[in-house]
Amino acid sequence: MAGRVTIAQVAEEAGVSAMTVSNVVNGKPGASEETRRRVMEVAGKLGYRPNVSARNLKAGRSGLIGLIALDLTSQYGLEILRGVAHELADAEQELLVNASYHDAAREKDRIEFLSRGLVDGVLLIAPVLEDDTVKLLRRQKLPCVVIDPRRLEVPLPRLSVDNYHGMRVGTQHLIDLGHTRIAYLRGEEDLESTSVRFQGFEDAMRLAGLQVDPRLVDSCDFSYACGFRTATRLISEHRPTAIVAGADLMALGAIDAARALGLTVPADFSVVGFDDLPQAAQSFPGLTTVRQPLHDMGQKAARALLSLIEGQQLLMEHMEVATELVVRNSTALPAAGGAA
Amino acid sequence: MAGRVTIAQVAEEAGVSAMTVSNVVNGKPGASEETRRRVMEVAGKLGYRPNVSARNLKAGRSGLIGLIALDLTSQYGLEILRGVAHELADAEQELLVNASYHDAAREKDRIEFLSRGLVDGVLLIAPVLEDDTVKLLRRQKLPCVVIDPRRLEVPLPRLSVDNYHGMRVGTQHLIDLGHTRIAYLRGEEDLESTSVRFQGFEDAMRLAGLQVDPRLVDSCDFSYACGFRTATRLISEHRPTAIVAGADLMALGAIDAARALGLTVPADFSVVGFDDLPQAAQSFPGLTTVRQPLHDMGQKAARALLSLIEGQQLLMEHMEVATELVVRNSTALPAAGGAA
DNA sequence: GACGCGAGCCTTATCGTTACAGTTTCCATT
DNA sequence: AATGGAAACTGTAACGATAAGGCTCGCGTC
Repeated sequence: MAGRVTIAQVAEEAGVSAMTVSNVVNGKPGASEETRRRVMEVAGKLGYRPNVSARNLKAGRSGLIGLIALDLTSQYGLEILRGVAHELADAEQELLVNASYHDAAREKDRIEFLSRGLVDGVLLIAPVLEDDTVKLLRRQKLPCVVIDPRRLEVPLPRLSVDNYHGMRVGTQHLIDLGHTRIAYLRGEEDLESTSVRFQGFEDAMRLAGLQVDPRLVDSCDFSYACGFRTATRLISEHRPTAIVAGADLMALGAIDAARALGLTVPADFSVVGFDDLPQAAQSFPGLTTVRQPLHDMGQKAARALLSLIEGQQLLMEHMEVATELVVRNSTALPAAGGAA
Repeated sequence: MAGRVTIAQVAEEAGVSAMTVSNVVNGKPGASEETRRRVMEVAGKLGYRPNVSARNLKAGRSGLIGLIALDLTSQYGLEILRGVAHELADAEQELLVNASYHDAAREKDRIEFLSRGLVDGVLLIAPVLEDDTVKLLRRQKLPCVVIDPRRLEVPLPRLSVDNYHGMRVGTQHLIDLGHTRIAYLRGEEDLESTSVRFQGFEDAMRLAGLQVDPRLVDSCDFSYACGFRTATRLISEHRPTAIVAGADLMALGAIDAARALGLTVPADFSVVGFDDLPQAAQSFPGLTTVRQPLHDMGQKAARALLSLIEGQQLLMEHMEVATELVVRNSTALPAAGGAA
């Protein structure tokens, strides 16, 4: 603790009671101009800052929000974090960052710790969330909002993107260009979004009268490396003319995989991603992708959490935000004779 | 505040004093096995969690570390953050994340706020740090470590990378390949590291008997976009055969700039970066770059901060970590006839 | 001149936890 | 049986800030 100066010291030095100092510092009525001036002067001279722990103890609030992400590596989580931070800045709430490192026990541990009055609420990004953990959350009555949840038995306030339509539109874009042999890269299997996105892909294909070839579908962990590896296999074994990936990093991996196999993107091979991470715009060629408004989502989730903390009811337990197709240069008409 | 259950309630329910509950919960001696069992049982049943604010108030410590970054967008800061988080996990300290958004006033504000006993220490990543702010820091006696500082009048405990040798080695790599017309992209001008890196570049050139052409040197704000723009100008106006950038993002921009001008990297044009961000390995071609061990730096800085908080003296006020050249595929022998 | 009133300030109690200094219990010694 | 002493447990007083209520003036009013 840095601020050694207490309210009592200021009070003594200024020749008033601690209560008066408190009132002055907090701008409450009940002090003359003269006293006000003197107290402020002394407070300034001594470098007094009210102690946050003491204040929180009294107020029963910490002014802190806990954010728990799966890890601290993903641009995805970082973009959301930015949105959250942006919203919190005006609310005078601070942000406590935590990672579960994909470990359910650690996640529960973190929530347990945070709920000791350390935070006023938690924001979970694509968490593991075992039933046990959810129970703990409810029991502690800790305000909480989940972004992009796993499949939950017990409902929690949650925010997700319109994965279904997003992926339908993304797929349709390839269909409109004339692609028929389209491969699909699923994300992590226990996320709700992974199956919903795939559903969007399937429906788009079906409604266009196209077959989904199960050999052209595979799963990945959202990483560039796995995207590269899996796309390499899919392309060399089954020759699709395009691929849709459930996440940008996998899509970027797929682009480089195609390129490493001697294909030119988009002339010989088209790629569609999902997320619109900053890298998507900065890759070469620019990645055509379904945009998740991550920053916006962070803001929305934070706002919802703040109102929960204020004790308000949420209008909707499940919030959904819209996606948007961003067409760049990784998609084009299929090559005349099929891939390579 | 979520945890409604207090130590007094547990004490009453278990038929002991609050003190005993405290001792049991904290694993201190002075309680029989029998009492221990009973207290733990009651605590579990009621869902008791010790209140952190109260504990901190007593202890005069918050268990929180504040991290202040320039913004929340950079992979650079994120990598350091990861290292910090990694180190802090074992130290039972939580991480409070803040951004100054490149604004000196806001930075000072944040530090002022954090030093109200909210945090036990702060970690500053490439901060603005006006003299005023430094004074505030010292006055509050707030333990603090700075990573990659601006030029400081008053010394603060700081950690930086061996920018000088890193850049000398990176430049030497191009010289060894046979390049002589090498352009240089400086980073943000008020960072200490920007001039030190440039010094490394200059010395490497001079010692190899090469001229540094001032028309081949320009500055940027570390971004991909500015790297792209500036490299486009430098290449088209002055035809260097290679470029060294003071940061990876600028280097990636330079690669794409060269490519957009019809050059093949590395056959026609070589690029060397500085940082070794994750993107460097995932770009195509892989970026040859000078690696800063960011994760490591985060850990080291956190460790130093922790010992400052423990009241220990630092062995060195200025810590420096080594860099390492990572050769990938963005560098090669210069094309026979010079660029394009 | 007595009374009421309100501005200005102070005292007390409290938030939940824990350090410190007891007090009680009970067993081992002599 | 008396004594010593450790182990087990409790009461009190903080940590620093603040809400609620109380006291003390000085002024206006009748």
